[in-house]
Amino acid sequence: MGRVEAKVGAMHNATSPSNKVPRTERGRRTLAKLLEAAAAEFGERGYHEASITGITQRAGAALGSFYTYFDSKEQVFRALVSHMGHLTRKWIAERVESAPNRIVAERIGLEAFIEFVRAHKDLYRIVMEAQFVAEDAYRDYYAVFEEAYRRNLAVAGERGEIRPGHDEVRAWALIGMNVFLGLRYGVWDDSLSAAEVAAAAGDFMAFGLTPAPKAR
Amino acid sequence: MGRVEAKVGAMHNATSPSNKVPRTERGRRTLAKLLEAAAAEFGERGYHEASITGITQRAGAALGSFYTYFDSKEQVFRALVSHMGHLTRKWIAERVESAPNRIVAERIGLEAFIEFVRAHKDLYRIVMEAQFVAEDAYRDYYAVFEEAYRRNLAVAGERGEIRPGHDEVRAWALIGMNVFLGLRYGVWDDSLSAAEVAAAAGDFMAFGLTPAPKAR
Amino acid sequence: MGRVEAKVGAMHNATSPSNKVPRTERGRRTLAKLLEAAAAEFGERGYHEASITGITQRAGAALGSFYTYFDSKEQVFRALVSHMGHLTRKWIAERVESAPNRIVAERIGLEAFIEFVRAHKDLYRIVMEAQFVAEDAYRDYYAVFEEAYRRNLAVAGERGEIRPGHDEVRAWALIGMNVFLGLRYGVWDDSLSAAEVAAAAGDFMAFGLTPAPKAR
Amino acid sequence: MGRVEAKVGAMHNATSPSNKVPRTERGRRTLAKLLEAAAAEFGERGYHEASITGITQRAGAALGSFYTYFDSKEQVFRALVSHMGHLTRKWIAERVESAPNRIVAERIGLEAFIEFVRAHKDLYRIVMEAQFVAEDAYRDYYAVFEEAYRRNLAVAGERGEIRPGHDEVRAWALIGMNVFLGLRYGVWDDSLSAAEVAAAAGDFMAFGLTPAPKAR
DNA sequence: AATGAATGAGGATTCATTCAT
DNA sequence: AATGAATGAATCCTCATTCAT
Repeated sequence: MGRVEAKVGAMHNATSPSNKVPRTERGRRTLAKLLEAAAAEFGERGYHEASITGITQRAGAALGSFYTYFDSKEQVFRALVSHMGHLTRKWIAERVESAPNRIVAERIGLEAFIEFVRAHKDLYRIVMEAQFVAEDAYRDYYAVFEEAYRRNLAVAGERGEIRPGHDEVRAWALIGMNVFLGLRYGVWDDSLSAAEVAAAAGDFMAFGLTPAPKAR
Repeated sequence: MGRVEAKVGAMHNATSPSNKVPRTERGRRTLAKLLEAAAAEFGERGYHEASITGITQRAGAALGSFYTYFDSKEQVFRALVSHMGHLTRKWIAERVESAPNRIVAERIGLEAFIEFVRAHKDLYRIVMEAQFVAEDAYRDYYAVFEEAYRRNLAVAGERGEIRPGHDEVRAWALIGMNVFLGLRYGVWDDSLSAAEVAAAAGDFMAFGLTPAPKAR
Repeated sequence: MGRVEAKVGAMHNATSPSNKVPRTERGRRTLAKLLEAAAAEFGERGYHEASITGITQRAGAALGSFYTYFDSKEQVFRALVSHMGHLTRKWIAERVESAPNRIVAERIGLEAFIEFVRAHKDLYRIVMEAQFVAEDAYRDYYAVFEEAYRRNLAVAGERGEIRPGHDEVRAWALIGMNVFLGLRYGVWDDSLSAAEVAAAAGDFMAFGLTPAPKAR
Repeated sequence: MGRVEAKVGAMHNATSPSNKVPRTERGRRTLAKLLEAAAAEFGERGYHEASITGITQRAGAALGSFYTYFDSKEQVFRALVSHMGHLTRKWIAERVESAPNRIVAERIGLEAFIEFVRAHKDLYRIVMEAQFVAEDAYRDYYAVFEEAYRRNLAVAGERGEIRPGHDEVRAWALIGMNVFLGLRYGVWDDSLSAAEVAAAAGDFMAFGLTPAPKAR
């Protein structure tokens, strides 16, 4: 958790999705607290149950201070979604970069993703709920992933690392697998370790359902 | 559309998700109209934007009549989610039953699923939103699918139709693929035909990413 | 006061400026109470100080009941402005109809207007404030008066009862006189009787400022 | 426009309606900008729509600076109303002073007033709205006019320039005419020239509605 | 069964004003 | 003097649910 919090706190640096940029040190601290609090409130209670009061109380700020930095409830939510995209990709990229090839990378990526989701169950909820709160933000979120997957598959294809195929469809197939395995084994249930899930799914991603040719 | 509507209208027979069972013919008609209207309202506007007033107006009934048949807004929503599960499985089952083996069945099932989603975009939204409105109903929805997938995989495994593996994980991987391909190519965009998507994904499901061994 | 209240209560019959028409007797009573209360609240506190809570409390109704009959705060206000136009004209018309000619009619009309304003100080405020709350309603209000004045002047001119002149300008001159004498001697101060004011202003309206030719 | 702006800028000299008197040149400039901005903001948006933020942004000053010079939103507004009284009277007085007699003076005064209103539509709004924001300021505003009118009428009466009559009532009648003709032909619509309106209304002010005795 | 009026908790947002820097 | 962050009271409006008819 600590890691993400630190990142959320630093959010205004890179992405600056918040409305108003604070000019003083005090302002910077308030904004950070507010962002942190919003993430927690939305994550725990969901968009519609979440309240601005809840956010400012968590942040230890006055109600009005929220509107010093954000235009509306929806705007923070969108900012958070966008931020989660960066966090997720960063987390995964750091863990995948050493993979020798795409097939291994997919297994490691899935493992990393499940770990990420597990570490930030609440925050991850924000992304998923975006489909019903800020659909365009949700599409954007996955559009970036699609892009990355397609590029990775294309490169791997050129290298002969993977079987030729329809990269866009495969990209979405992989995304869907990741998301649902993340939901099932990351959010809902910890019974299997991320590595176990990734190993099992990795076999499927690598070889599909077709039985191995019988050894002679 | 007509097909689903007919099904929704007949919903109280099989599943009886409504609170009160109407005793008169007039009551039966009102309930049917209400169910139909609720599906449309939730599907088009989403749970939170939907209103009981909107439902009763669509149904041409009085506001109070809603509560003659349902306990609450959430209850109809849950009923609808459950109903969608039946519809979806029925639709797919009818199309898959003739498949010669599991691998083909998966491809056909995906194609059928995308077609289903495309034919009922609005209604399908209800299922997805359930994750944030009635999480247990959402879990139940997928638990049934998981069960079916596991059974199918187990049977196919015993028959040697498919490669051995972790059926639960594979079930969720397949579900995730279906859901996201359905979202991407069913709800968001029609650029590819269901058959095209199913063919592309079918190859992936069958053989995974590993390149075919070089022909000698 | 009683008179106007009765009229406000009966408002929905003639003008029906309220949003929703009640279908039951109870509804009719609630609407009437609400209208009455809104008139009092706006009249006493002014548009911006007035609150929906204040209105419903005066009416002995629940907050939400306001929105059963009106779309918004502004809408009731507009309805009230429009209603005041009808009331004012009716009041004056009843008193002026017996006047033998236009010049006398103007004097009697002014007297009646001052009496009207005096009897309904609070309500009259609503009309004046409309200039800043619902300017179009305010313009409409006076457009009707202008129309009436012009017609009256035109008819009187044809009959040779009055001096020829620019009827539109004279209409607005007369309106302005009425309004400010009504404000000064009706709303602000009762030191002069309506008849006294009307007599003094009547002489001015009849003869202007030019001294009478010296009797020889 | 330039003229009034200059006057507003110089406002603190004569009337000193602001709370704090600036001691430095920089302060004087800030105050002037703030006054200018407040006039524009109130004039364009009306008292309730106007915001302190709007004023300071127009002035290019910080929010807090407003309170360096004014006690409250209402206070600036009152200052502006009072200032408008001076401006209006000055404008008219300059144009009327050469009139040969009261009857001509009234016509010229009306023409000047309409021109004034036309030149400063926005600012004039401030005066009118004062009735609902600072009623006493509004009364004071017209009390000064009443005083001037009564004095003028009294003097003219002694000189035999005008018909004897009730000067207070006639004063308010004249004020009302001016205000409404100013609103109708100055603020709302420019279709007639100020001179045309003044000519038409001048005839009415001079001779009233009574037809001229038939020439023998 | 059906109707539709009544209820009131709930929540986002605005903005004048204060105050620390 | 100037700045701008912080404050929180105030209020409009929505809507699921209840209930009398």
